[in-house]
Amino acid sequence: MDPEIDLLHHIKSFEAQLEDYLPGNSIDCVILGYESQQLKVLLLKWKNDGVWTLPGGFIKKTEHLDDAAQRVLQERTGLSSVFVKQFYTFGSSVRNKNPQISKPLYHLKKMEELSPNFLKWITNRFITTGYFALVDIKRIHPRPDAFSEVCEWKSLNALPPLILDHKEIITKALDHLKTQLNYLPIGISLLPKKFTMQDLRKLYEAILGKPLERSNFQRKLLKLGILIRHEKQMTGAANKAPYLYSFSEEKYYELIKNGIGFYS
Amino acid sequence: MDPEIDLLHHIKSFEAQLEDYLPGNSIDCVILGYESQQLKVLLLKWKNDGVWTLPGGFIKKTEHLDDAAQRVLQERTGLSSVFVKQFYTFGSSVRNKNPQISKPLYHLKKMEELSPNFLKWITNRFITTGYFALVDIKRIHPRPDAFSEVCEWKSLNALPPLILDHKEIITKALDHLKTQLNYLPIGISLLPKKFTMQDLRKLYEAILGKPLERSNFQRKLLKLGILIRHEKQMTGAANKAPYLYSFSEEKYYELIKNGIGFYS
DNA sequence: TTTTATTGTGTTAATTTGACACAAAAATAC
DNA sequence: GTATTTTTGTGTCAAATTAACACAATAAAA
Repeated sequence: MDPEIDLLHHIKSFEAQLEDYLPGNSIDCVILGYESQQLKVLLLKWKNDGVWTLPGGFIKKTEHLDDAAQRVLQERTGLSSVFVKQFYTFGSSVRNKNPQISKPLYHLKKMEELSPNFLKWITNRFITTGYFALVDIKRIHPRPDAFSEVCEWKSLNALPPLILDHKEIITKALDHLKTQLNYLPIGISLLPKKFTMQDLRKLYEAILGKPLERSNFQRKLLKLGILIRHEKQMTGAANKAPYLYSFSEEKYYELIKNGIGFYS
Repeated sequence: MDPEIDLLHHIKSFEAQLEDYLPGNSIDCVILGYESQQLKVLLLKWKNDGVWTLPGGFIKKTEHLDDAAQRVLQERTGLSSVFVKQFYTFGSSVRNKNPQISKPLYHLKKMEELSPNFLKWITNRFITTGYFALVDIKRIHPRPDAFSEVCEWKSLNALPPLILDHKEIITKALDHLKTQLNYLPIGISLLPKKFTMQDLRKLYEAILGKPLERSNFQRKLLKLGILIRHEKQMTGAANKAPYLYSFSEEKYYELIKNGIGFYS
């Protein structure tokens, strides 16, 4: 099908349901994953525009804010039981006036005569609540939504231009991640079930943005008593094979409840 | 003036301005102070009802969410330059359905025939964003708003019954206070300009909910290099007089930027 | 003058941290 | 098969931090 027609179809369909949604609130999800020793965020690219956005959505009148976030997450990643947490609400009265919106809206303006209600609705002031999710990148099959043509992981070190204040939203999510480090299920959410000590250390190094001494890190983590040691992993590399570890889930969650006395 | 008439007058006046406000968002302020070795929160008591609420308000269509919070704070306390921070957004779709609202609304229902728009507006679903403020209780002269007859400090250990989910909002604010302890200007905001080491320690004990060893606490704080020692305070008690201290503001803010490696 | 309560600082053992050492292991090169 | 390379798991040890208790100094009351 002609993608232009398809997009219009989706807009018309959404327009018909506008009554079901709160008119001034939205949610945006900062979905974080970890791959190739880098933190990554899941982004969407708008059709016809090349501008990137965070996966987001609107809130049904009978829906809890948290459920709207879960719904968006489920739609974009197919995952339903992952770690999601609200981190901040962005309440500037001129969020929608940011010059960066002009580009995608130029495109939407073509729809004006065909879908004036939608245009009016979407250009209103929105107060958006940010949620962040931590996911195992390997378990995800990202799917674009009706308004976007691409949905993929982008390294946090090389973000493309983002719509509106979405750059700020990501920055705030990362601040939150850092200050809440000791209270979040970082490792258990971002890594696959089994991993090496090096994987875990590199993850913390990526979040903290600084190197951690290998042998001391290992000792410290083992002492926390949340790791289960498994068979060795024969990597094929010319060196001693590392053990594989997994987390003891109960002990992990017990520990972060009161905060891991960890690095900062 | 008859308080009943007065209340009605205020409602009518607000009703005339409904167009200026966002219809689905509000803010609530958890204003915390410290007195008699106890953490306290500033609450309002609704006229004619005896039900307590957090100071809160609505958001003008051209107003930043943060500014709405500052406005409410200013109106209730007269203070304009205090520490305020957003901490969470409460997005349940049934917040307004909580049975505890019935009581004050029973009262408002008497206004139904006189102010149907106001009643309809206020009983809608609201997504409310919580802000917390840390203030020096001595500098405050609490003032009730038009809908309330009392505005006073209540000890967190003995809260009266609260409307809607306001108890939950306070609990969440305190959680936030605890986990963000190392990044917040606790002492400088909650204590008067000059204070004794015991004052400071008791404050931290109140927040952490556990005793801290006196001499070690003293040493640790002096070592941080953020305290300025002043003359001794002759308390009149039969014991050695303690020094008074104040904070070096620049050093204090510099320190919390990266987090005080403190207690938890 | 003695007593009482609290303060400021001292002491010391236990624990944690940071930096580096080194043998063991897995694969490759010869 | 043997030597080489690289990374792992654990060892060591000095420095820093923490936790617990000691004690003299001091302000006011008895």
